[in-house]
Amino acid sequence: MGSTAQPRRGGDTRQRIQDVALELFAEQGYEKTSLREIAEHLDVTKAALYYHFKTKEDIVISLFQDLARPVDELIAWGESQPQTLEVKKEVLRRYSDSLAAAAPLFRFMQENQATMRDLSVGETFKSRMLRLLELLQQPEGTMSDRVRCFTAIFTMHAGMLALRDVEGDPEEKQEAILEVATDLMVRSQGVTE
Amino acid sequence: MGSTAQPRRGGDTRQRIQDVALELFAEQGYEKTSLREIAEHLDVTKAALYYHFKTKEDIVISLFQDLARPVDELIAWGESQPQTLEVKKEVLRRYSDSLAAAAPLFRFMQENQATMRDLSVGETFKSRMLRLLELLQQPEGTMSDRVRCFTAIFTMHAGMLALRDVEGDPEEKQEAILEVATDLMVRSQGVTE
Amino acid sequence: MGSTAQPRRGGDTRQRIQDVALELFAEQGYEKTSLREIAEHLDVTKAALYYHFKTKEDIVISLFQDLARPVDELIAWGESQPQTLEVKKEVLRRYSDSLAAAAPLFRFMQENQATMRDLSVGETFKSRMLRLLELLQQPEGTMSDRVRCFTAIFTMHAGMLALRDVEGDPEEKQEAILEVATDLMVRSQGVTE
Amino acid sequence: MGSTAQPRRGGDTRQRIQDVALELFAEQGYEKTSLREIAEHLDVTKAALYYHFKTKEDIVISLFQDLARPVDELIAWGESQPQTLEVKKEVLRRYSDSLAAAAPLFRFMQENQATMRDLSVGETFKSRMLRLLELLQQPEGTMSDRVRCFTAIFTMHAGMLALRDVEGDPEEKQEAILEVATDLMVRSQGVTE
DNA sequence: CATGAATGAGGATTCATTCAT
DNA sequence: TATGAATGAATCCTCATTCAT
Repeated sequence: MGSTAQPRRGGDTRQRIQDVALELFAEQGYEKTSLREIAEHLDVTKAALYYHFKTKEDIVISLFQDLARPVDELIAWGESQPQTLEVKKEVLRRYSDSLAAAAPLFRFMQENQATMRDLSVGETFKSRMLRLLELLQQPEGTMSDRVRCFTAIFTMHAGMLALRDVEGDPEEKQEAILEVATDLMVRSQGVTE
Repeated sequence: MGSTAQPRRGGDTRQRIQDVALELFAEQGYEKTSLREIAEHLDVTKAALYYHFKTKEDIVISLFQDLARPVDELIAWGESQPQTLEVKKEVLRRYSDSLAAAAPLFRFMQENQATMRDLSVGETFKSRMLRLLELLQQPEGTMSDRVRCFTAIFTMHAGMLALRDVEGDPEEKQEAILEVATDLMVRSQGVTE
Repeated sequence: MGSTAQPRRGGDTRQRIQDVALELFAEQGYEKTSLREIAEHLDVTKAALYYHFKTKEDIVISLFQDLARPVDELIAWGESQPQTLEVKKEVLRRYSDSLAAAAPLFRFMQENQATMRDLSVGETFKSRMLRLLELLQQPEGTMSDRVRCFTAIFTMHAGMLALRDVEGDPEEKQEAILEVATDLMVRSQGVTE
Repeated sequence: MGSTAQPRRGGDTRQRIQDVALELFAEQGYEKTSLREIAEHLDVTKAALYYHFKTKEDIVISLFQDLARPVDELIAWGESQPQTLEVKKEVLRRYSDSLAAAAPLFRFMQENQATMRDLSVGETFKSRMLRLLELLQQPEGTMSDRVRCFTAIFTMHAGMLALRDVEGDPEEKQEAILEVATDLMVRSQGVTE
């Protein structure tokens, strides 16, 4: 179903597999997407997929490697900065952008957590979240503060998918989400001035 | 957990299927839990499951029917009340309780959204969420207000599972979550008053 | 392809699977015999095989369990007897019978040793051989004696298959083999007498 | 085993394929050794193997051609000699050496007989064995004599592998085996002399 | 109320092989 | 000499489901 019937020559097959896989994984879930299906969408044989990826899980892993880098860099940056409010705001701002850029992947993650859990890459992801949290939290915060902080991050994740089928302009939504998240984070920093 | 090891004779098989199924679905996900597995946990044959439920999906549906009722009642109650702040707070309070009571089911839902989506019961659930949102929202709120409101609900869902592997006393956590959620909702009601 | 087209009713399927499997394994080797092939020979689905055996290897294991028992009993008997020459001769005699009774299985083993090696049941089998050897050997025999003894056993194994496509009446062959084996064993018992 | 780690440039690839293939075939069996595996061990692509050998079976055939020659020469020599006892002993002695020299190949054959059977080269091998037997046998021997003779040869084959995981110095073992084999053969020559 | 036996469809994965470059 | 990319056929195995008993 490409524009022409002949196999596109060029070294792009690996990339195309990733694209289609992400699309289908996000749409139908990991388990319900078979390699046959992916192959058919690409007009290739299942075996061709195995030339490029050792296993189905490997495809997911590769997806994460490509798209988690921005977050890793963000965390690294955050950890190298002083823990000021301004830095924390910037972290959220950048995180918002990362999420927007990798929207389908994050949607996939959010909607397939049960699967993620035993997908090896899951642990990796969870630990990233924890480091992000650390970046934002006050060490001696109350439980509510911690919840606020964690909600700040989670709001963005949830926003990615739950607001999809709500009204409004995407950019506006993203901004609103960031605003709420920032607000939550700020309020979690304790009564201090 | 019968007093002796022998299979309980009596009409509780259906219930036991639901219990085990919920446990396994929540733990491993819907697709990765096979009827064989459920049957084995119960020391019954797969065929026995089919005596009690027409299909695998039917088990999930029955789970929802039992556990969604409280939420339905909550929504009905909310819709019958005036839209005061106090009522809205009460809605959140009760919703928090419902979630706590049905924790495994909600965890299951949260972690298997991709699956839920084509499980017929999915739509049902989304619409419930929307009615709940409606209950809390100001009609003419800004986008940020809407996000806040929606985050209030989502915080509770997320808290269910994400705080599981964080520190602290469960009850304290639940309260903190409710507090943050209420706060978010209150702040979404506009500058008024 | 049974005499009639309808599925034979009766609890014999498991047995029939074993029969056909053994036949095909012996004829073509383990790896080259697919479950599809076995199923086709039985006019059943592959899935039916999995109802009766958890895995392909399980079929082999079951084959061994049924047929190794005589050998186990023989070893047990031998170990309970005094180590006289007469007993040792009897051991060989009985072993010869066991082999004749389980000829196809032993042929299978002999011809698929590479496969046996990682078939879990292989170890089991090797250890049986060693105990059998122990039964026949003089503790302080020379190396040649040990080789003779071991050859006595091996002759029988080899005879099973190698003499198949050589001339002569089966019974006569079996007897000749037993004679040679016994002779070898006797000569291995040291200069004594 | 090149002095450095870099791939040996030079025309020895074909040889290296044979070496690695034989090693893996002997270790794991023919069917369980994939061309991918062989290629990986050599740090080459599968396609490279196909430059040197038309097919997987071709590799085995080439292995046999290289290593069966000594046996062929031995047989030819034997057939050109008078059928004296001394010649027969010499045949066994030389055969023992051939086996020792080509141990892995013979181990491979012994352990993969089922596979050999439809590997085209199988027949060839069996016929060699028969000619060898002819060389040693008395035409009018009894069945026991024939068995003895055949056991003489088989002892050596079996010794190759079965004594591997028994005790003792390899050379000593080989000698013991040859001694027993010779003894068997001698005893098969009839009461005469 | 439940089992024993089976099915059909489909899953991921692996293999020997090919061919243009 | 070799590789990169791909294929087609087959593999073992699992699943939800059915039905006579």
